Amino acid sequence: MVKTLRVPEATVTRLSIYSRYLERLDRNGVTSVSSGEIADGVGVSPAQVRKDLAYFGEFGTRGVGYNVKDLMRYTLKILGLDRHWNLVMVGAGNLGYALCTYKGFNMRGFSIVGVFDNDLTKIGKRINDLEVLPMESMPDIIKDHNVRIGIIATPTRAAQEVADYMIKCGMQAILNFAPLPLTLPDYIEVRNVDLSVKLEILTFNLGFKSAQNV
Amino acid sequence: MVKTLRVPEATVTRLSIYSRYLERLDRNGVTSVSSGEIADGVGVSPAQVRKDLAYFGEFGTRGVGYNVKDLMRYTLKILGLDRHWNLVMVGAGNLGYALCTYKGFNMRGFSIVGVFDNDLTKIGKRINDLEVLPMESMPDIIKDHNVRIGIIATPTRAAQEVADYMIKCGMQAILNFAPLPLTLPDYIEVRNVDLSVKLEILTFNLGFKSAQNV
DNA sequence: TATATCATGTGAAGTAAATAACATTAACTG
DNA sequence: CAGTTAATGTTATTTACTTCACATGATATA
Repeated sequence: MVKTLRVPEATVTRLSIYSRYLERLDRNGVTSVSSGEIADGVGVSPAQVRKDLAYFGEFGTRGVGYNVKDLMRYTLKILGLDRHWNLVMVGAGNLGYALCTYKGFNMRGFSIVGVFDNDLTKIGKRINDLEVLPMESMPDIIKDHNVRIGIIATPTRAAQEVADYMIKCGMQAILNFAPLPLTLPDYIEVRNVDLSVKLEILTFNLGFKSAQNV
Repeated sequence: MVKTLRVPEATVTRLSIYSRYLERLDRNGVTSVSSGEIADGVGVSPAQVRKDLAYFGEFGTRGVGYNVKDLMRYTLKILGLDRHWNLVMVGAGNLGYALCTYKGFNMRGFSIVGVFDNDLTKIGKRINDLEVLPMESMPDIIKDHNVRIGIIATPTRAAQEVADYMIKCGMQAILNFAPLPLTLPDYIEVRNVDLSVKLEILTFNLGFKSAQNV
């Protein structure tokens, strides 16, 4: 039976964390796990774990717990990770380079199949087995590799224009690393990864603690 | 009057966004702004903007709005960004390199003053004007530069050990880029930046839309 | 100086999320 | 095979967050 309740984004976020934790348990040969153990492992409450899973069905056995491999597969499937996802990226600077070589994406079934830049000094360079291409090549790559998600790793000033172009090329979702809120049509899925926001939460919190500083 | 109410983390996150938006307005020569304009600029509701600010005081003028430069300074001060913050980082791989050269940190008053690695092939290399140092050098750098915050940009398997070492060296807060929940004492402030979680929120959401795929 | 307009600040109302509590079912024990 | 323990799934409760609505104070206008 499919639950049609709206799922909180926080739940999806935690699901991603759970599934990675389950992969680790599985690699370590653990076959069974309880909501309490998952909770301890990722730093939430056991009730939260069960509640999150309850949005999608019943995956455990009362009195026993969860089968690690099964729950891992279920969570991956829920997240849409039971398949392979091809991505394109714009921005071949240091951040773009780091993201292209980031193992964490591959481990979750993501492949960056095209890297684009408008900087002539960057076009033609190689990142792993990819050549940095001019922006005009994007439509072909997208078509050839069935790409639906684009990553923006450009300087802030270019981000909006790049996003607009991506949408023109048919992208349905954008992961934006530029610290700028993008203005896009509602039907486009966008999430921002702002590298310094979390840092500023830390400085905010440290502000209430003993300064002991210069 | 100081409000002692607990401030939601979501509010702090938005404050960080507001303050960057205000900096942009200020650079563009805008001197006055309303909660509605801020709201439109960053994609939240006007009431939300006012509520967020209300946790910290009254910064506007009724009937008029906010002075851009003043509000910018207030928000920066609230976030603890009215001062300079020195950081250390462990992990001189591609991600570490990208973070070291990331302009967004400098623009907000952050400086990475030490980069460490235990990989002998990386130690001695230069990133900008910094030399990659062995882990043993961390305590001296921290003391010399009054560092309170550490960044972890290592492979997942090293992250916990690095975090423990940072705390031994006196760090009070950690920004962790490794996709692994760290187990640390309560008095340490930790935030994780997981590069693929947001990507998986996108795939989750795309899962409910027309597949049109292979 | 009265009047109209504007936009903040805030208490109240509404919504959403997290936690607690417990009934249910499975496994183990003697 | 009854009794005990364990851990899920789910309802109820509490807490937290957001939105609404409006009184308040400021500016502009005639």
